[in-house]
Amino acid sequence: MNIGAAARRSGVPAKTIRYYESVGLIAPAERTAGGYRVYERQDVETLRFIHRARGLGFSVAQVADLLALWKDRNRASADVKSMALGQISAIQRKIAELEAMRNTLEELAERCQGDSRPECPILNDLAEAQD
Amino acid sequence: MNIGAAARRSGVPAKTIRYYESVGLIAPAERTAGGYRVYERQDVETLRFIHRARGLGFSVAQVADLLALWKDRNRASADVKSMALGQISAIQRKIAELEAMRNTLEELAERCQGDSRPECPILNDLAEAQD
DNA sequence: ATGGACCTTCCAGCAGCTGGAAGGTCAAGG
DNA sequence: CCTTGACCTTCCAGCTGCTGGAAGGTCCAT
Repeated sequence: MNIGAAARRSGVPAKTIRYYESVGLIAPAERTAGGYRVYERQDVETLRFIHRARGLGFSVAQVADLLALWKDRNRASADVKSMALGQISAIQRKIAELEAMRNTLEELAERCQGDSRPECPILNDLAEAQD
Repeated sequence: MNIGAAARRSGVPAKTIRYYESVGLIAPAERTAGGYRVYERQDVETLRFIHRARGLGFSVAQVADLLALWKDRNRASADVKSMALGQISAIQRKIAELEAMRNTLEELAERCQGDSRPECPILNDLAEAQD
């Protein structure tokens, strides 16, 4: 299977597959006589795994760790679980940060008339607020 | 006032101030005979404004727009409000995305024993889930 | 005069791709 | 047999928003 087919089947764009190879996340693919990369069903599985893990917000480096655990038949599930829990709290922190931003913006927006006049508490507050 | 003092007073690191100048977010500063950048109280205000706006998640390009509105005495507050509302929905979308990730991870983590045995639904699901 | 704190420019790198140029390969159709 | 077009290759550049570091200049106090 060519890289394009692997891309379609895994959901990972061809360019991204090459990128993952270049940074060592996946092993270099075999090549045909003409230099085309060749992928097996197994490789598509791996790419799908990567795709899912990235979609859950794991960094490429973390995905590398997850892949290693995945391929280690003797791993302890505790290792995997602790990565998941760590990721949950990282996400939670980001959510809290975004919620704080949103709340501030909502307060500002509420106090702004939003008409054709220039008076605008949003800009005033941005200018004057003490951090 | 030197760049270091402006940095301390505005909360924006000196390197970042130079960066903002280089990308045109702020006007090039005046220079002393020796080539040092000089800042006035007014510039610190602007930097503080930028700092706040960045902290609310606006991109540098959006901050440029906000600065233009801020400096335009005839702006319509509606323009500012619509930027704020747009930013609120962008943030809301990101929050929703992160919450979806977190929920998925929580489900996965709950089903994983997290002991020394290798059985782990997290990895199984990452491998097999249909997108 | 010297030391140290400050400043200057420039280049490189972080994450994680993504776009594009220039060119090679391959299978099908005429 | 040759051409066409889809596909592939590598390499370089750019996106966002800084940040680190090197090499060197300035300023002020002692």
